[in-house]
Amino acid sequence: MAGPTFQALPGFRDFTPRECAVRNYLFETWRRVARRCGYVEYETPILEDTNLYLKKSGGELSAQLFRFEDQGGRDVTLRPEVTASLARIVARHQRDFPKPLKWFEIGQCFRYEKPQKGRGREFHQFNVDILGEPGPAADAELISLAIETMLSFGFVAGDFVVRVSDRKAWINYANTQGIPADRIPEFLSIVDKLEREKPAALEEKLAQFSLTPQAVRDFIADPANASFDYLFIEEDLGARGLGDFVELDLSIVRGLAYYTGIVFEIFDSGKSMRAVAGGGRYDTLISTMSDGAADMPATGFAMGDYVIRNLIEETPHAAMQMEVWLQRNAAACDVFVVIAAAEQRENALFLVSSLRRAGISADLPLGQQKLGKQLQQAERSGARFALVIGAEYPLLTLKILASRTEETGDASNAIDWISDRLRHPDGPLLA
RNA sequence: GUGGUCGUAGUUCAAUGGUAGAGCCCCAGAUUGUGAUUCUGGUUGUUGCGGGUUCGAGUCCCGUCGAUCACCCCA
Repeated sequence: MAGPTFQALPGFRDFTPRECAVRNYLFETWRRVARRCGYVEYETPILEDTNLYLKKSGGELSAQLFRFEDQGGRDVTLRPEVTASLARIVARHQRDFPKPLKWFEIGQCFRYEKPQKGRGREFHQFNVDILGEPGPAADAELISLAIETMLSFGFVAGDFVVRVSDRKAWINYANTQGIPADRIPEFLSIVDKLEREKPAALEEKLAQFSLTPQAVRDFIADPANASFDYLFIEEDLGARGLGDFVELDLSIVRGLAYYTGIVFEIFDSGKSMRAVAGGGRYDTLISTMSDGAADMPATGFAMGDYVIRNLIEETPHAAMQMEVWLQRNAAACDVFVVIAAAEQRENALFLVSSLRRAGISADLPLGQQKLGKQLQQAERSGARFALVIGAEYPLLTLKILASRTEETGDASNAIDWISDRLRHPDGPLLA
């Protein structure tokens, strides 16, 4: 090939069949768990009016937007998140639904950041929200879904932990320390960076509020500072049998200004990676985004595909579970038809067509190949069965590829026969 | 945006400054109706790109692009 060779843009990925199957594993697990817990799926556009994001956050975030002018002169942005779109759609349509809303979306988002481990410029996110319910029962319900999701990926106690905090506890603390209300966001932002800031700078910043790093750390370390909502959640999740997965961690504040209450993050137990998921309560965002047209309390979280995948691959039992799923779900077909005698090709075509129409995934070789090659092709396709059609037609041989055994049957009832065999696992063999 | 490390075949990697190689993968055959193993043969490179030093650069120097890791940030 002459000229430059093309590759995916920095931070973007090609999904080969294997990569795509892994992605589908994540998506299907997310979707299954959400539905199981009573959430419904919605979807919003991938491209939005840039103002939607500037209004919500503003500031430096605009530097990380995939932003451009479309051919109609509109200032548009590839979505960096879905919460803003959710706020819009909810503000507009919320009267059509009984409360609370339990909604989820699986979608691709874009952020112009430097790619590194656990982060690309494009990623998929599982977004789950409960809207219209102000009490901590909603937060507990949401956190339980986050935990159930982890369990569905095969993680067990000891693999991960949900660290829960409450901004209300911090706001109370700020009040008792005499911090003026309009400076609380600034204060929370300092708390958020407590362990990342240089000691000298940290001390200086806290001094503005007549506080010391030690005083703040003491507050974090004291379980007595847990809020009422946190205690409620702890009890609620305990009753669900999920108490072991949650712990109080007041050091979690999260960077975003719009969180108003409970906030939480999921970490791998070794805390060797960035957060697997994070979220919290944002009771004023819907109102802000809709200029007061709709005012709904809300709580939600998001889980990205990068970190959860890394964690699955580094956790043997979770990785094993994914491999099993991939073997069952990523095969090119279930039945590979092998043509042992070239003159049987027409019968084979009819057979393949019938199988397919009956809902059975079937494939066949396109050229004339030797038997050995065809069987090899069958094996590589990942199919469970190779159906051999040869001179004995209408007698067919069904080879169970994994066990290298076989059985015979008649072409006239091939559909029923094979459907039946597909329904049952390859148990003890008759062969 | 800042910094560290690294760029050689599809891939994993070799090549004291002196003629660019191997394994794997892929394709075909040995095997005329059975998947393995083995054997044989075959395809592929402006050594990321551009300069510089040198008689001579994959190798040394500078730039650039890309990958990766960390910082920043993390909606």
